[in-house]
Amino acid sequence: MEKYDPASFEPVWAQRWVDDELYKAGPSDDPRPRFYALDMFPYPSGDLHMGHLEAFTGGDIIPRYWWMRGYNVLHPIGWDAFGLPAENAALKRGIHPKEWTYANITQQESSFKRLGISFDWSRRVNTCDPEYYKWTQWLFIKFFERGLAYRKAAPANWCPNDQTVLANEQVVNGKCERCGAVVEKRDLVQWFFRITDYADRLLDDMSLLEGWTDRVLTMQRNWIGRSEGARVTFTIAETDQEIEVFTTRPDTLWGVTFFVLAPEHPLAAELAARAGKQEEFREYLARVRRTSDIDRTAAGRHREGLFLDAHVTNPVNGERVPVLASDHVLMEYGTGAVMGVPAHDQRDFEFARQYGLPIRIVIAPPGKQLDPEAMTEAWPHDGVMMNSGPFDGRSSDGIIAAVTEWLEEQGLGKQDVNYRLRDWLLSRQRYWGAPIPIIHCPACGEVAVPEDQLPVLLPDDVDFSPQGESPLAKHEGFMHVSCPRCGGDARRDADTMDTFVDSSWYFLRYLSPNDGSQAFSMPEAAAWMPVSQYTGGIEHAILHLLYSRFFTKVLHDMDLVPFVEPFINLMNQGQVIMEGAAMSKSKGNLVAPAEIIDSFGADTARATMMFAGPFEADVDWADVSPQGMYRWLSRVWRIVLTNADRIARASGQQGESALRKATHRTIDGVTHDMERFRFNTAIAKLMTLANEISDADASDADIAEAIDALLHMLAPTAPFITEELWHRLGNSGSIHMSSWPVADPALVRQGSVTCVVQVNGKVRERLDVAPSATEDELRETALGLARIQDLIAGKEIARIIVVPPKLVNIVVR
RNA sequence: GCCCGGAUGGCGAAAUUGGCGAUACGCGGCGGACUUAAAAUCCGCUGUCCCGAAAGGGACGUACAGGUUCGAGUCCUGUUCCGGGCACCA
Repeated sequence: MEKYDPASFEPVWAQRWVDDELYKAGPSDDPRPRFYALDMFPYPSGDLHMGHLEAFTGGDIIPRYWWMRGYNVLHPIGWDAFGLPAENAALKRGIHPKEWTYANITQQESSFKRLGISFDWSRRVNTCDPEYYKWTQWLFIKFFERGLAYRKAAPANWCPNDQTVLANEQVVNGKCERCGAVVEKRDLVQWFFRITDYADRLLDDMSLLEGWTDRVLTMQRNWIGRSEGARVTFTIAETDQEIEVFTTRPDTLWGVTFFVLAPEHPLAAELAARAGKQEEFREYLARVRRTSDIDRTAAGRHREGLFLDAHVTNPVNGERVPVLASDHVLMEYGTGAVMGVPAHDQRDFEFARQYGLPIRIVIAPPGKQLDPEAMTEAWPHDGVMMNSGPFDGRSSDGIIAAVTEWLEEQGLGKQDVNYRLRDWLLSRQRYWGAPIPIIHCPACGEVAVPEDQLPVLLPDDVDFSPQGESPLAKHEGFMHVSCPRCGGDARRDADTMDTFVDSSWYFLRYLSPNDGSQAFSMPEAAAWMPVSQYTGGIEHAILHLLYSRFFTKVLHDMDLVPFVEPFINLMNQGQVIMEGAAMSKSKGNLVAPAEIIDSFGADTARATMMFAGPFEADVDWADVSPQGMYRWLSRVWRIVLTNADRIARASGQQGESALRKATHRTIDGVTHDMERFRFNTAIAKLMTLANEISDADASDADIAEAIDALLHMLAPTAPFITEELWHRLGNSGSIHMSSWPVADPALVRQGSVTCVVQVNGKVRERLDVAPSATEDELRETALGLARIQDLIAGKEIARIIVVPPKLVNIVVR
């Protein structure tokens, strides 16, 4: 018999599928039900790596399964092709980022084809193509027109290594998530998207995300960081200026003994000046600003405060308390001002001790007396309120709402909500991105580039070596433009967009990728969206997924899409680990998918990854065995070909042989596994079926049925060997467009008709019973068994539990 | 500190809603068959302890300690450890 030699047929099928456009989605008005399978599109940083193999194989099995279930499947691919690595790589090699990017895209494309991923190649998009980023720019303008894109001066996260600003989401522990450099603060005028306007909806609509894991939902919830409380108005005693604070503990308002402003708060400088402390304040502020965010937010660090020689009046009791500036108060959160309640907030407690500020107890712990002098930590819990005017003597448990209501009645404050989420900083001082389509006119201000002048093309001839400002700024031909509104001399915006803007809507572009007249077709979007199943890495749990959700909501508000969430079902593959670290080129622990393909073929590479463990779990490369999988696929090859003659002469369908029961039980189980993405157990069940086929003493027809089912169920995971064998068995067409097998429920049930008989919970006997056996029958049969009679002899039967048809448990004393 | 996950053989991992002997399937290991030999392939064994020459039987066993239940890997309480998110966010 011919040996299993994947190299001899895999490339042939790969090419054939592409030539035949086998996986081209049908039109959206096709009568079949639709299934939109989406993979997070790759960044073309080089060839595909192990992580891609894992992610895209899982992401391929799903659409292949639904094709076989008779669906009209859309499974597109594209490239997230703008971004910094292209510039860095280009600088290193002295070639243009465009050249590097497209070369990598070509490489990845051919690797995808070699792996047999079932993409609809006719829909591919590259975010760096002008045909694509024209519409990214168009969307920016729509956001701008709605007031959702705006420019402001703000202390921005600056990566000194990459020479650009970063969004909050791209700063991890004070470091650049890309290169690891410690991020600095720089005051810059930057473009922002007003994502904070959508904070509540991003939170509330999480209830629609049925197919997301708790893990990702929690991460998003934490990131948005909603907290409820009250906004209360204090007054600067010396100047009568009003100043608001946000607090989650309005019940402790009577315990305020000091007041803190962020050093960057304009009022801080003002009060310092008033007190004649300009010089001291300037030095203080300079020192604070030099401190990196990591240091400034490190828990337990020394806080640096400065008395401003002013006081505020506490609205609830008229008391005057001192005002300080301190670097632990953040300008960007709440109002940039905080009331100090040292008795009931640990941070305030530590600060008060540090600066000798008084402590006043307003909530007494039950059955305990607090002594402000002797306290070693704050009491943040409930107790009995005291020194609290109208609330004296009441339990603080659940009192916050009542206090807030009282504040509102008195006109002193109101209920308020704050978020940790900040607006999305989207401008980047780098070259390889979509230019921001805004023209700065001395007379008209910020003017959007008119739609008919889009795209604003990214020029090729730019010196993009990082110099701390946008490379485009030095390109006079690009920068110089006349104002679309007044015709006067104006300048283009020199920044490019964060690449997460590009990826926040690509799933819509796939639906009408070649439409030159609009970003996406509304009817196509209405038909295909939301995405049926989204597959990708958990590293995007916040960034990409939050941004895409935000974009979708904005598009919904613009009446461009009828849905509010883009991805209802999300599947996150695990990472591929080697020697304790994620495989990566920089760590030098790389095993390239190509190595496995060369040695064992694409099917082995795919199936190995899927069998290694649950799709969501990390895979340690040390634990996987391509050899083992290759051995099994070879076994399938032999089983099928040695039975080819029997299959050819098989006719008729008969009875209830053991093999038929096994076949149908497997169909039932694997179908179930497919729907739950349990690819590892699906393969295990197919292995079991293969074992049963080779052990079976069955009729030709039963063998034929079992092998047919095996090949079909293996097809999504190992598309090449199944296609090859299917054709060798004399079939025409593609197995991948044939039908998924259907289990006969009667045969499935036949599989498990063993009834166990327990005595005191321990299995003592087993019975073969009819699936329809009744409780009474089972009890009688069980009690009649000799062994059971021995075991219960002389004992009192306390109870008999019968679960037909599976179990009888006799409880004796 | 707060919030989410998780812990099962030598290893990766299985076990619808509590209900078949826990550890399927594979890897690794051991033994055997075939072969001049090797590779490949095929067959058998492979949680711990105890009784038995064997067939077979018994006890224990899903991180730890309890609990609920006729019955717990699965539910509840507490603890330990591991992974992840947030963290001076007022």
